[in-house]
Amino acid sequence: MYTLSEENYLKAIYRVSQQKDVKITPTAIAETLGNNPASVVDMIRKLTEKQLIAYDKKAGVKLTPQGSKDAILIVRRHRLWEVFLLEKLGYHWDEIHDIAEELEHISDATLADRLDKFLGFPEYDPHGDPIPKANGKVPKSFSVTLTDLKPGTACRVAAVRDTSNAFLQYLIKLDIGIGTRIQLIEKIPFDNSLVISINGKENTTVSQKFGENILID
Amino acid sequence: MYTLSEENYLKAIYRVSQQKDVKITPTAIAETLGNNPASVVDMIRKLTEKQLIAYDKKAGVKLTPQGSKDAILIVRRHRLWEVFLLEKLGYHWDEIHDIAEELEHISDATLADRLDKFLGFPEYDPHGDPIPKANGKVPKSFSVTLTDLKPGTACRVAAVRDTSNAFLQYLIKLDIGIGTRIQLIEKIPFDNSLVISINGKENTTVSQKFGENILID
DNA sequence: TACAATAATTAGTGGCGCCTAATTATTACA
DNA sequence: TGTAATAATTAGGCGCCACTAATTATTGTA
Repeated sequence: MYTLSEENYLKAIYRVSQQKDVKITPTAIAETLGNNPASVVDMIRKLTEKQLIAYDKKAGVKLTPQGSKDAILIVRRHRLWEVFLLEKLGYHWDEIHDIAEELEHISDATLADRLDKFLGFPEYDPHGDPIPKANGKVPKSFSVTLTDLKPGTACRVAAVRDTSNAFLQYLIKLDIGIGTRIQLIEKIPFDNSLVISINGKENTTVSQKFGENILID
Repeated sequence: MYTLSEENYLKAIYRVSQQKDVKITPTAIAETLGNNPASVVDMIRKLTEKQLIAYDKKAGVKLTPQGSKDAILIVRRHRLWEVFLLEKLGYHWDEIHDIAEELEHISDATLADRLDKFLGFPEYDPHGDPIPKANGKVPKSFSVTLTDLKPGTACRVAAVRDTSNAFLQYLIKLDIGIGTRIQLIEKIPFDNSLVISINGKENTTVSQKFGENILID
């Protein structure tokens, strides 16, 4: 099917296009993949030839229907493997991403669907990201963050935006996971810090950046 | 750790060294991997520099202790994934090899051991090949073939030597799997064909080549 | 032993996917 | 609008791992 690199580009473009409603530039892709814009330009040419993306200097990079379909399949595989690693092999939250990054490239025609069935057709991965269905449909993803909450109200953690180890390990330390209940006690006007109560326990203060990375239900 | 190619060479050298007690030449490795002897010579240099193999023109290629350890780990991963694919995802005998060929290269430090535990520490893979233990010990492998059997005696299929799809699909057709009971009725002197009874059913004739690829208990 | 067949090796090449450095295009702002 | 900063692109190169073709070593056998 595709080379490892091609798949990583497709996925990166898909992810960037999901996150924000902005134009996808070579530089943005390079930053996501941690490589050089010059390399990205090469790959843009290659993927354009293969009709997986369209590139217009004004509009930026866009996935074609085929590219979108293929990118979604890669994301599907990634997220299914994450569920497998956590639920079946007992890995922790912060350990699964990198392994899934390798597993997602295994391209057998029926593997994803078999894995999906084996796992009981999960809708969300361990970070709360929606797992695309076999038909390409993607369950709704969460977009409201902790910073959007009104002081005094409560919510349930539905997903995390940042999936870096640094963030996930901080969450483990704070005893926050998907499903954890959080009440916003107050916002500190000075720097938008948030005073929260986790699962009804004593108050904790977290930064605005932290709050923006917690997606709620 | 290693590149994909390096791992494939290590595994190929290990497999050749297990099969026969002959000198491992560049040509033999090239045949196993289906590539060119000239490419093999390049890789022999590379793996020698990394101290994973030693190459002597007289003695052929030998794995060093480190190379052997690493090769065994790759084989361990391959065979564990085969068990997973068959038992958990419902694949058939003849479908799992190629997928395991990809899965075996995923190199997380604890993945193989977690998978091993999840599968209940199996000793043999679906083809009857021994699965190396976490400590590098390899359960005994089978070496007696159907052609070694005396006419009139019976045996149990313990493993298969050839794992090609052609052979495995033939076995499925004949309703032979690991554990199947076979009785040798007679050997045809002309071409060493074997007349056998599978699971006590009516007699079937198979070739010498066939018999050499059935390992028995 | 000599010679033909086979094996091993070297030399040179090409694709892939990355890089740096240099150049060109675009954008933002004084 | 002109210019400085930033982004995009081109040019050239590199490592990896294949390949083919040519050459050298090693065999087996007459």
